[in-house]
Amino acid sequence: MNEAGASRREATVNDVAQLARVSKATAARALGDYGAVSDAVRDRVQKAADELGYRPNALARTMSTGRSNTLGIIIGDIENPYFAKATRGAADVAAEAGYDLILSNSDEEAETEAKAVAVQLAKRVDGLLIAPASSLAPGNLQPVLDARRPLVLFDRTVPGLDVDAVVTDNRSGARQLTELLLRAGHRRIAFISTLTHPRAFRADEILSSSAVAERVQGFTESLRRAGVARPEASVHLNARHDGVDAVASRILGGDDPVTAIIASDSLVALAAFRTARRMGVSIPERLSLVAFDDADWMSVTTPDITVVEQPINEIGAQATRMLLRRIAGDGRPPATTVLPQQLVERGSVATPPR
Amino acid sequence: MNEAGASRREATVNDVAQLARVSKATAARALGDYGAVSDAVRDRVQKAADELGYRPNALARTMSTGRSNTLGIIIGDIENPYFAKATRGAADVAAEAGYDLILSNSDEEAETEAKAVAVQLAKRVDGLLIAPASSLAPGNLQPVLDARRPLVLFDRTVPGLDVDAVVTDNRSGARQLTELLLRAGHRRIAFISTLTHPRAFRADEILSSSAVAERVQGFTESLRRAGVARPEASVHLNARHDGVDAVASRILGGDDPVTAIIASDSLVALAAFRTARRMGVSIPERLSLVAFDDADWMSVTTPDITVVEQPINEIGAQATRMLLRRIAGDGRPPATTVLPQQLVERGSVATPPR
DNA sequence: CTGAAAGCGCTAACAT
DNA sequence: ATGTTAGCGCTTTCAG
Repeated sequence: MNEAGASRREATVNDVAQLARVSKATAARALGDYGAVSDAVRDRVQKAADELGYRPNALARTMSTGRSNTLGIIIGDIENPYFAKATRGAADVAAEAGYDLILSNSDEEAETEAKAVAVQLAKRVDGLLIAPASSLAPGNLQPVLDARRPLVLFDRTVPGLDVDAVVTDNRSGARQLTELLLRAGHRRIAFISTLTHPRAFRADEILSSSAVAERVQGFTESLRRAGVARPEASVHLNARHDGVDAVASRILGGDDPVTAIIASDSLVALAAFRTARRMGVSIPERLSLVAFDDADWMSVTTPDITVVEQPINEIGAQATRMLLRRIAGDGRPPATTVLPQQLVERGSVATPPR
Repeated sequence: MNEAGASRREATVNDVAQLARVSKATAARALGDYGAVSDAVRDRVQKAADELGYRPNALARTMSTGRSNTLGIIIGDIENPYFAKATRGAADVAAEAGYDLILSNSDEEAETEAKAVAVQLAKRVDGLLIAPASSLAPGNLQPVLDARRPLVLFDRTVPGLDVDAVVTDNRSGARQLTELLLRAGHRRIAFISTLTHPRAFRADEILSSSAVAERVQGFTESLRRAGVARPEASVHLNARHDGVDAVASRILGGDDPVTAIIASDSLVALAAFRTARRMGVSIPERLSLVAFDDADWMSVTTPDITVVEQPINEIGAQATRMLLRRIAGDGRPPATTVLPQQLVERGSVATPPR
């Protein structure tokens, strides 16, 4: 490991070959651990490589083999604990298999996502893991298919796009949450999501996130079955743009406040919790609050928060395993894996105020 | 954008050139937007590219230019909100400048980190952002220097390694926290960190994280100045291995329990908070709890938690800006940027129980 | 403004 | 087991 002096240029296979007095091919075989090389030569080459401080050029290798050993992952925002967990699950499986991850944040914007897709394809990732910014815009993902690169979606599906996906049973989760509230006696229940939507939600409208769409379906279904009129009016979207605080204050204030809130993710739950506290609306006495996703902090608040949890790490891990299988040539028809959501009852639900 | 039929192979500059009836060089100039090309030809090439569904091969470009437009980032764990925020800050600055990020988790293990470094160098990243797993092992980072790739450290420095770094004033933060507790009347204060350490902490011992080391210094200094004997006995390391819960229960139980805890990060704070609650130790009446880093949830607990906050996004952003400058050829001597830590007083500190 | 040709560092046939 | 020779897709001289 001598790092021969101040050589300006990185040592190449050729340099090593010359020092070891073998051909470039032989040196490459020894270094890359493929083909057949005699032990004597292997040692000699290794020694030369150490002396020169040889570091392989993975790009050159990719150029000739066509495989980059790199996966792309495009998510909404790495600061969102959901994506952080899924990304970690993916990174672990990838690393285990000798792959790296190129990370891009889409900010849930179709345009940003499209750019990220283009860049990742240009970098010749072997496959792509995407939580699609919109379930309605297969166009964004089409380049991946055109490039014939394996693609696995997670968290959301894109109906009409025939690719693998790993999601959880959002409809069931929504039902579990809604029915729990219904059983406790609630009728005025609000569902809050940050999903961008051009107007107030109307019945049976198509949403740009399949995950939120299913949650809304489970929610409205359960309400309807319980005889609640116009359940769609209880669906509050656009909270990213409008501000979760603003939305929450609005529905908690006024003359006919809701008695329960279902937060579509842990970030919404946090904001709602904060707003309720700020307004002096006590949980669970005056407001029952439940959420999707079990964030760490939800077990230390007063009260702690009832949720449906999903195996987020596993979502990323399974999606990656699937992707790796596709890269390896698995030609089975695309499939959607649906993981369960499970209710975790804690202290944030009570009978509504008279 | 015709994506000509079922062509097995991705279209190359050559294909585009032929279709446009120009030379490869000209097509490349038009596509890559460099050199000089007549408008007529440019259009013709663009049209041909669209027709063939041409997607540039960034690797080939890197092979000839030597620049990959990719940065590597190696952190402890993307699930840790601290690293998630710093990574986001880095990703935004990088994206703005047309760079991508290859992400690796070191799990704070030197060996994992060393592998990640090797892989990233092999992928010819243009520069590296690293939160070093150990401030004591410059060897892990030496290959980066040998390869003459710009390197910027963040969160921790590596004394003796002459490179740029972006950190915060941990010593000051520690003092602020400690003195706040001292002023409130506490004398039995514990500092808890998950930092791996081979044995119980002894005075003036060298720690493997410069960040934790500075916090410990600020902490013990303040204690000593206040006349507290053997402040080093109040430093509890290794909590990752031993379990924060176990450490916390131990120091909160027994016949001489501590009256205050300083958590070295938000994860430790969460575990300590949970443990205190489980043991029925009320905050702040029987235990004052303060922490480094202002996590979102810290403002919704009861009580909310007093912390010193650091501009985490900005740490990542500044480190990346610095790295980009180095890549651009800035030759000034390496510098360490120190960002401030600021006290945010909330409700988790009170006078100790008599 | 355009073209021809060399070369980035590696791997993959094909010989020997 | 080892060497020779072509590429991989792009950029970059150097000519014209």
